[in-house]
Amino acid sequence: MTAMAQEEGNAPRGRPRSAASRQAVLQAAYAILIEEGLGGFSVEAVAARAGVARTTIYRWWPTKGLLAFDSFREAFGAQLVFARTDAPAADLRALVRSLARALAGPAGRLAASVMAQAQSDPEVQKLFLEQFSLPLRRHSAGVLKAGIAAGVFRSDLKVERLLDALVGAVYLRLMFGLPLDAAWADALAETLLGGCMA
Amino acid sequence: MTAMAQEEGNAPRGRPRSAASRQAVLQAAYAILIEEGLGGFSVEAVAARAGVARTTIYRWWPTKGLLAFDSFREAFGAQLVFARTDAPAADLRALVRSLARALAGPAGRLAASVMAQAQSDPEVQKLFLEQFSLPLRRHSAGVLKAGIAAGVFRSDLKVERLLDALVGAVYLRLMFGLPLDAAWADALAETLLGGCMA
Amino acid sequence: MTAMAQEEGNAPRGRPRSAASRQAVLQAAYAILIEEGLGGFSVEAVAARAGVARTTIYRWWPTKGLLAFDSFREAFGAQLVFARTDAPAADLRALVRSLARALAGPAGRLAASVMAQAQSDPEVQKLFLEQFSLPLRRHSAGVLKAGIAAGVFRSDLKVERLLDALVGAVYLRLMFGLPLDAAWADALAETLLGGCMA
Amino acid sequence: MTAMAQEEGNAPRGRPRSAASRQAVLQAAYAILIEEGLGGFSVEAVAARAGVARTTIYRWWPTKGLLAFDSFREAFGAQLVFARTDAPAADLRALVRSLARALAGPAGRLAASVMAQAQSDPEVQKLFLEQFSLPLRRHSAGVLKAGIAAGVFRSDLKVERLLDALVGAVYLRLMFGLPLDAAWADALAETLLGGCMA
DNA sequence: CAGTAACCGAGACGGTACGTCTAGTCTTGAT
DNA sequence: ATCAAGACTAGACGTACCGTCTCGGTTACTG
Repeated sequence: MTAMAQEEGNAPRGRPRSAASRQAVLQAAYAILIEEGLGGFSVEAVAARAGVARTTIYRWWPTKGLLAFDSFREAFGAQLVFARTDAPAADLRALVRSLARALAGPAGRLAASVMAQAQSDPEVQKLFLEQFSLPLRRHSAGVLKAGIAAGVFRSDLKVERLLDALVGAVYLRLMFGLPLDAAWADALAETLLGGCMA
Repeated sequence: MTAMAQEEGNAPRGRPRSAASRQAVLQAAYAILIEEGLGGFSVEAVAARAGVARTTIYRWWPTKGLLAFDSFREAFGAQLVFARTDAPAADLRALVRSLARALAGPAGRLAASVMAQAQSDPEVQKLFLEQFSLPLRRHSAGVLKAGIAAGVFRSDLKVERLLDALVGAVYLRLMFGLPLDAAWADALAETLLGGCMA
Repeated sequence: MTAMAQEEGNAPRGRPRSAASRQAVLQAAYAILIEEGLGGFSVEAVAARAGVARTTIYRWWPTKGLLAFDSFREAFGAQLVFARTDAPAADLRALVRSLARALAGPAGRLAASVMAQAQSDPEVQKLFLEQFSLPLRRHSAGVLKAGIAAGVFRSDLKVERLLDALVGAVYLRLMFGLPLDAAWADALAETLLGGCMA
Repeated sequence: MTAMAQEEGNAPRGRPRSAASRQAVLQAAYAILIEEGLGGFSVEAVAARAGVARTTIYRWWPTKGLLAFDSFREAFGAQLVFARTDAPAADLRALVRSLARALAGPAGRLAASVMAQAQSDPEVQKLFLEQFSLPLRRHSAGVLKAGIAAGVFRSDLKVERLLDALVGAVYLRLMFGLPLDAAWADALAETLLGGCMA
């Protein structure tokens, strides 16, 4: 490890970054976004809640948006684990349910906040897309393509467009503050599955 | 005439509201949101650009979000006119295209800005939903239900879920800054139509 | 009266000035200055308390200072009536007592307010001096000169300087918020009288 | 040194206060009060003239009145140095002259402004009284008492009342915008001295 | 083991925008 | 002509945050 670091030429000099501070900041950001929403989310408030100097935040997170995104990533982590069985239709249903369930909780508020921030910060937009949305889509696309390969889904299915519809529906409700329950998720899955079958 | 005014109990007293100021404010808000985005959208900036006193804005628009929404409504107006022929599938395709085309232009940036504001202002969220989103959905639902009645779409089609998917897909791309061109709209429509036919 | 007015060429046309409004404004100004002090004294507050339109105040009183002065004059009126007996020393004592007693009450707060306004409005300064201070001094000077003529006060007494001292002492305590009781007034009179006697 | 600091418990943390800013603010306040008077004296104007952020002013001076007073104190400083010889009458004359000369200049306008502010801010009233007026009076009282002890002034002289008259006369002319020249000061001193001699 | 590099806390600084308050002016309809 | 009502321009108020800066102190690795 050390060798690798040295190979990269970044022998870590000086006092190392405080892991405690980092955690405190991310958790404070999380708590504020959940409890007070975007309105109460300021560097000042996060610093105060984390018991950390404001400068420490500015040293590591150049903008509020990136702090929010980091907090979201930390909290959301890899909550989404999609099984891939040999029943593609069921897999798709499980996928929609899983996404809806995850975003129905506090992570949903975080995601919505990050999306809002993204509207005034292209960097956040790009990060959220590349580091969160795309990986999820890649995995989901895999499920769909497997279904096509297995002959369960029709061969001319436009995978990307179906995912636009599927993911978009979830986000739409998220951002309008409408409930994301399992019944809704199942109904959505069923409706979309209709056009997928071979 | 006087009788009517008295019936309504609103004998208009005092200096009447300036229509010129109202227009100037809404246009300035529009211009700033388009040219500079949410970041540059402040009451201060709108007032300066409109050549209007800041207090005049506060008198009529209690929050920035409502100003943005009003500006969006004023600018977007009734751009969406959906024909309803006796070819439901074509109608649906036209509907998706129309929505995509409308939101591909400057109105899209406005809509995204309002959605962002809605994340920190439930009033905006409610207004946008009720005054913009729902009316559109009601009309679209009509198209779909006509198709069901005509026997073109399957009778157990979940209209609301299909609209979630359709509208959600558009918004998703809008908020990620991805292009909303006609090709994409057609592909989406085709994909979703697959599950609709009887 | 009307004949005279016509002789002066100002036949009063249009709606005559409302005496009720004038009184209401002056009393409201008085009440606010007494109850809330200079800080709460705004045209807005006076209008609200008087139940009068703001424009009505601006029509008749060009500045806040003049309104305050008018209110002071109305309320203070001719409270000071100095007897002039054949005992000049006693007259002087009575004069000091009378001035102190008058300014110890609410009129004192008004006077102090007007003095404060005068520091940012020369017109008020001039009015207060000419319409309130000088008449009082003229009368007081009469008392003193009578004393000199009677041979009670020394003939080279500088009347104006003595009045500077006498009136100044009262105002000083007024503006520092120190009490203006009879004992103080008597002590002052006695101290100053010492240098007056022949 | 460190020990002393710890004893005082004031280990100075954070960026130290900028002496340059402090000076710039006080001088700007001074200049504005002299050149434009109370009317032009706003935190905004002071900040602009000082080339300092408005927030920096609010950080250190809670109200306009205290800023004015601080500016007065800084500018007026210890201009008044009263000699105390063995000729009490001459000392008193010098004292009156000195006070009049000092307040005839720009410091007089500052003092009048502070007095005006004091009418709507008891804190300013108290500060001005305790930190400026009383010290001056204590010194003046010393001169008078020395005169009494030396048998030059009459033993029953009411020192405090004489000072009321003396200082009051000066302030009265100051606040009415009347000139405070040496001739006037001498005449006042002579008039008041009459009642002091043994 | 001293030096030094990067961290952390505290807090002042120049700014921007907020939302409110007040000053004056202007424009109505009504008296 | 005056009044009540109320919209308008203008600008200061005091507050909240922003992002930068300058301190004193605190860890680490390094010569």
